Amino acid sequence: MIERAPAQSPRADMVRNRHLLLTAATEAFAEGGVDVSMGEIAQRAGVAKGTVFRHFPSKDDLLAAITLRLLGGLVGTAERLLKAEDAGAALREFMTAGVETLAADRAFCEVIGRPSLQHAEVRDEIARLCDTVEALTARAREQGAVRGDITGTDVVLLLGGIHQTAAPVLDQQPQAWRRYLELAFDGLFATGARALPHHPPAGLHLTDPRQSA
Amino acid sequence: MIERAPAQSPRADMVRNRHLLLTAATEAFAEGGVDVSMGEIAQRAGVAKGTVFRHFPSKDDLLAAITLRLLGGLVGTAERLLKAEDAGAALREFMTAGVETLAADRAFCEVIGRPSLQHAEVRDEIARLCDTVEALTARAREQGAVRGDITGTDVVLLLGGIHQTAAPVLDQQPQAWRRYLELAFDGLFATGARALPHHPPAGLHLTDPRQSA
DNA sequence: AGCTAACATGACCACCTGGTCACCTTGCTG
DNA sequence: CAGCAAGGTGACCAGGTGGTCATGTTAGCT
Repeated sequence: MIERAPAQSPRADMVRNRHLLLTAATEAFAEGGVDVSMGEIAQRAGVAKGTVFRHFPSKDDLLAAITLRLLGGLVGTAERLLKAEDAGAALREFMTAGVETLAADRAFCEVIGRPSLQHAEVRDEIARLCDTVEALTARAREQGAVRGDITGTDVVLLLGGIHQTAAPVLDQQPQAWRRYLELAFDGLFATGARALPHHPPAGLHLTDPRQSA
Repeated sequence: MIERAPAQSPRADMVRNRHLLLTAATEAFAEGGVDVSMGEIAQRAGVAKGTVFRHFPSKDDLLAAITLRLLGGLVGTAERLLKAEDAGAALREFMTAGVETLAADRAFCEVIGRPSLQHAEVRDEIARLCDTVEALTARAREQGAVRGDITGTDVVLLLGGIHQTAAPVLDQQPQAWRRYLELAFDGLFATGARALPHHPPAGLHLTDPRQSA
């Protein structure tokens, strides 16, 4: 007699609150970074503090839920672009989407940039992203569109770096990151350049992209 | 009868403590970032908390004092390199020193990257740095060593971006930033590349580097 | 040596944070 | 419509922060 637990009774009230909560938290974290307090998020969502902790046992869990959604979006984009004909253009498009995502969300930058802030699930999803991007990069490499010594992890890391370059002037010029993205492209697509020094990073915390090449 | 206030009596004890404090704080902030507490700094310096606040009325003041020293060092480096013959090599050297400084100090990155954290004096010193680097860049430009559409502010901003690129793997590969610095060089020195999109940032918060070109 | 002003001290304060819990409210089912 | 469990609530807690201040100490002058 296996208990049929699943579709019992997801109270309407509850799913509404969960949605309200995720929306408010996403917005709040995007604007204010990870230091936004749980109290403020509850307020923004129009619920009590206790309700926040009922849905997400800790602040880290809430942050992870939101980060995972964003990471998932990027992985999706990368997978879709894997089917494009022009791998170089596909890589360009992916990087544009990636930096744009970072530029729009302060908390995302902070979580991605600091391994110490990351849930296990987030780390796994980052690894997935690295793998997918490695495939994307490998294709561009084979087509001769990118220099040979660039790995997928390089590309993922560059996303954060490009955004950070423009971050100090984000308020005054929200699109400045496009300038530095283009500059990075000029370095990235310089197929004639001499090899980069120092081995490429062996993956972001978990996997080695060179294995999946 | 003007009171001869100045060289009255800087108690030996006091200058010793101030030195201890600055040393401890520099180290602590470098390792732990701006979130290191004043209490821990006092402990590290071997003085009481009150003493910290006697020397530096607020945490911001302490942070500013340290940041100013680092910024001053970079300005000095830039000024020195202004006299070099090969302006392109000089620019390379400056950027290497700059990224190295950032990689060695977490708090410095955080203060420089977030205008909201900055004391007025820090902002002024950043402006000075931008001006000096603009001169350095202009020379490289004239010598045809750098592409024409790069400004001094671009270069200063890139410092943060290059460091950030490697930051997530800083623990595992402390020298990884050199890889991305080289990549940036390849973009920066691509004199044949088409013009970058979006006007260059109009200076870091205060001055417009295009005026001093 | 003795005096005093400058300095050091650490207990203390208000404030804010993530997180808990006993209690109340409410959507759902029978 | 009644009853109950799942869910919502907000007062509450412990811990940690920047910052203060009455008190004790001491360096340096006479």
